[in-house]
Amino acid sequence: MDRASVFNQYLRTKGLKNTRQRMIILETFLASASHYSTEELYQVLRTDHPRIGYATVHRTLKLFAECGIATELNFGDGQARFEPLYTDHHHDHLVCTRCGKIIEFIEPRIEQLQREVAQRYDFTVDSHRHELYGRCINCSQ
Amino acid sequence: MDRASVFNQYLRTKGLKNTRQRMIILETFLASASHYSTEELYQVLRTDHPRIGYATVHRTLKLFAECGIATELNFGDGQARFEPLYTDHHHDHLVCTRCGKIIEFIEPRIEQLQREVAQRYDFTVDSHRHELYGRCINCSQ
DNA sequence: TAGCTTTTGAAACTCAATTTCATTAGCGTG
DNA sequence: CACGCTAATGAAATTGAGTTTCAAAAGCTA
Ligand SMILES: [Mn+2]
Ligand SMILES: [Mn+2]
Ligand SMILES: [Zn+2]
Ligand SMILES: [Zn+2]
Repeated sequence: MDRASVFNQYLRTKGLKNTRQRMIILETFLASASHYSTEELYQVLRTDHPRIGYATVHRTLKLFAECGIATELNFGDGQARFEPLYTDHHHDHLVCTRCGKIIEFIEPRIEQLQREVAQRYDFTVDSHRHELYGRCINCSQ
Repeated sequence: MDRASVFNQYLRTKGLKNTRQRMIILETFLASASHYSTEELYQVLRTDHPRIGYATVHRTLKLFAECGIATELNFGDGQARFEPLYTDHHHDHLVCTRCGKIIEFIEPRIEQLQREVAQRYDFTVDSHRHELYGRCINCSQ
């Protein structure tokens, strides 16, 4: 089931409505570069849909995270960011603090060690955050 | 050299002043439970030192981070938190999303794999964030 | 102590996030 | 296809952590 279907399913089961704005935001979000903040997605939408309000974009992104088709990220720049979620392709991030570039990485051995650490403290993990901050190859001269 | 000395040294070399407020905040910060937010530390201080302002607490915590005797943490609850930094004892965190308990962990194998990942992308790491969110043993029933 | 510089604390301001509320739009029913 | 209920929308207002401002106070050096 693709992400659009998951979202529509979620709306139906929650008694929420399938609106024109939500469909446009969903489409644009899935088509856009990832790791967009609410403000950035709002600006992209404004070009073709200037009547869609900021509050609606914000509320809809929250809905995406709620129904599991997006993840909310926070790279410490004071703005939440969102990316489409691929449940079968979990990844973490390298964040360049100079140019803002975001590199995604997958390292199953780290994921495995995380599980070991959690067990060590009888801790039940729901989610995790793992980010490396520094300079990308272009920004380290 | 202990943390108080590092801080005093830092003040001197930067031409900053050794004030009564800064000394009280330092002492209280080092003696307190770790992972306090600015607001929490401010409240603790208010008991014995009601004249010290919030802005001063905030500015002083920033100074601690600047001179390397504290780290600023962010666990996604919208409030920055600070902890005394032990340069020779880096650790990461398990955060219970129910009771707020924070468990510290050290896993050198994860630190090593992080370095490998960074190399893979020619990325120069300055810092990292690694937190596992979920339920502590008391909160998983 | 004088003279200069930094600090302090209350209040104002910033800015992303969130809420409010009057109006508009879905959607199930007849 | 109306009708009527409920949820959604969007502009504006509010929140709250963080930051800045500024006049008065305090630290430092000579
Ligand atoms: Mn990503
Ligand atoms: Mn810690
Ligand atoms: Zn870069
Ligand atoms: Zn707990």
